[in-house]
Amino acid sequence: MSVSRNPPTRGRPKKLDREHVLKTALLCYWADSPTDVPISEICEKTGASKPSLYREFGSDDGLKEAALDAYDELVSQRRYDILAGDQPYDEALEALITHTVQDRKKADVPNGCLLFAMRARREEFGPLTLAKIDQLRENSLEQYRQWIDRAKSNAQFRRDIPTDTAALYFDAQMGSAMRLQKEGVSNKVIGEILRTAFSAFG
Amino acid sequence: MSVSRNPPTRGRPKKLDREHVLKTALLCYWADSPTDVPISEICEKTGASKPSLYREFGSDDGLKEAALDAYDELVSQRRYDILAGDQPYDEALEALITHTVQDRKKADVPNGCLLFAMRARREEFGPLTLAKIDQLRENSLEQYRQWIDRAKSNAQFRRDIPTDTAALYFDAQMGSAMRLQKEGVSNKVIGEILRTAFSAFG
DNA sequence: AACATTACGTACCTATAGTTACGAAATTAA
DNA sequence: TTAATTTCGTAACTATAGGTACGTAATGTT
Repeated sequence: MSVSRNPPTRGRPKKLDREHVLKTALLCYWADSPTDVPISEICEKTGASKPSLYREFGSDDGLKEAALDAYDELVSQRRYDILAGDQPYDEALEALITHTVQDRKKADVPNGCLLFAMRARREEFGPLTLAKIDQLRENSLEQYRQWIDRAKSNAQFRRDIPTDTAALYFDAQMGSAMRLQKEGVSNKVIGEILRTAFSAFG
Repeated sequence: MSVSRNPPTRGRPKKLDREHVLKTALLCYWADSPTDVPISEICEKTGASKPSLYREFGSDDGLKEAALDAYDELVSQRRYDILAGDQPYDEALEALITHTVQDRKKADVPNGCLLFAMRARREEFGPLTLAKIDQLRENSLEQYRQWIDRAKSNAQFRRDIPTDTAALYFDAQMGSAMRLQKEGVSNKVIGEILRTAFSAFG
């Protein structure tokens, strides 16, 4: 169960599996609520001791930061592929919606979005997590902006709408969709809502 | 400072000013975050003792429930007037947007919306507050539904969109607007976003 | 074999926040 | 004046959760 490491160093070999802890933490935060999962719960679920987690992540804040980062790596690649790809705007939009309202049970991941859930609770996090939240949020806005600008230059998107505003709009709609999903609204209805929202650009 | 009450009863006169406590609590929850304001803070700001608050509201949960109820009474009347009034759909929509993005500093109230903030933190409340959140949310959806249905019957709203979905859409857009406002986005941009979102129905 | 090094985990510490026990105070009724 | 009633508020209690001191275990190096 010890973690792979080369070259093997001296001292007692490390038992804590960082990736396993991160994945467990991220799933707890995601499925439940990021501010309602005590470190002790992560410890129980992974079999790690509290001091081990503190050695690895420094603090609760550090663990949340690392977990959010791991979440992003796990989840945002698909969105990036869609937004950075070279398919036409309409197709990308449809792919985005389809991806957003995909059945989470089939993919075996929780409903909602950890990043949006954390943004809604900004005040409750430490500086590291806060910085990570802001960074990922900015990444996401920037991806929308570049996508929109490319669509504009291909005459596939209305030029009378400022890119910044449109990016905020996309972000806000996706946030609403994730919240509705978490509240239990069906993906079918969420899809209709998203299509309605983006029809405003058509 | 004692509270008005007739007829005067026996026993030590009540000192605790329920309305003052509720207004203070509601403003703290609203301006800050509803889950980050300890009872002790409400006590300090109002000069009441903790046992007094517990006698009056039973528990933290009870206080939050009462504060949310007071918030709704304070805030939702205007929206109700707009939605239940008899002006045409377009005018009502415009009034709704204007009201939503009004300058909060002028009205001397915090940014954002307490009900949406609480909905985003559902898991963190007790049963009383939870029930109140759900009730007010349902009230709000019902107001949208009736408004939309009237607009439909007056041929001012597309009949091909289910009323339930449209109501969810209104609610979601207003939620986004309140969150953006809380995040510091200008009311001007928020107004543009709302107008864009609702242009989908035009 | 003895030492240096690194990681482990039990058992604590501390702060916070919700909650309450209980005796004192302020009023009306008898 | 005394009793009955109602509320007051100090000073606790309790549970939770973040965080750590410290002795032990497991490895490589000499």
